[in-house]
Amino acid sequence: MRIATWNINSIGARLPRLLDWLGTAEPDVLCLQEIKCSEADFPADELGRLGYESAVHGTGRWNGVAVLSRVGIEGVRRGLSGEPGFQPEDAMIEAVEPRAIGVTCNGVRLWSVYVPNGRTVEHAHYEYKLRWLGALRTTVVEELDSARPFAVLGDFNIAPTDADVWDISQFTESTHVTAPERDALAALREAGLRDVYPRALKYEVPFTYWDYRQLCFPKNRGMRIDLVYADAAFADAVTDAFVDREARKGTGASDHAPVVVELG
DNA sequence: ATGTCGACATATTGTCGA
Repeated sequence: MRIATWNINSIGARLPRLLDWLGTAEPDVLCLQEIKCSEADFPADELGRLGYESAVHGTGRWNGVAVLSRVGIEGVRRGLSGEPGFQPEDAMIEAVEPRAIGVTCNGVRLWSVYVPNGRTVEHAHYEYKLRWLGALRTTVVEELDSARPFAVLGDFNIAPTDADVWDISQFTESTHVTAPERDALAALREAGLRDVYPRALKYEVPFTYWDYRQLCFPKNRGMRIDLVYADAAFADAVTDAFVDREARKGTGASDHAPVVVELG
């Protein structure tokens, strides 16, 4: 069983490349993030013609997650237990955003997640990110069940170690590398999950994200922030894992590359 | 040069988010 995760940065803008990638990579399950569309606008029919069912949690302009599967989808859950919302400065109330969807595909329990970015360590979005990660841990603890393999896949917006960014000296005042963010990952590991570390295919570190700006991809100024956090049953079944950096090449690419995991 | 993208309202350019 082949399971992948990909921050697609708008499924509308990326649909031709997504259809092409599905045809060549042939994942059984694909977790998507930043679909940037509502469930009503999701291209379920075109994906269905390739044999994929869809489960979608999206509202429109920002965020949005989904799972595609050609091995069935059941037990769909939209949102985390106790999931916090975000309140922009000009808004009257905080709103819960579409950032997590849970599904069961062929007996494997999966969550596709898009962790809040955090923006800057001083920003309210950073506190939101940490609270959101707390709700993710709560949900993981609730759902962990030794009877079925389990994994959380997606854009965590956290580099687990200093080696997971292209130059740590460039991140002294930045989010994505702070101790509280990494503590949240450690809490997931303490709950029983492991970081499934992929092969890079090129260069040493398997970066998954390169900013569109400043020629970051050609210079390999990347970050490993798209992660597969799996329980023992899932992790022990992994026979291969890699970052498909080919999908980051050329015009019309997402700024993230897919992570592909093979289960034996 | 925050140098690239994507979505969308304020709409053929500006704004926000990443």
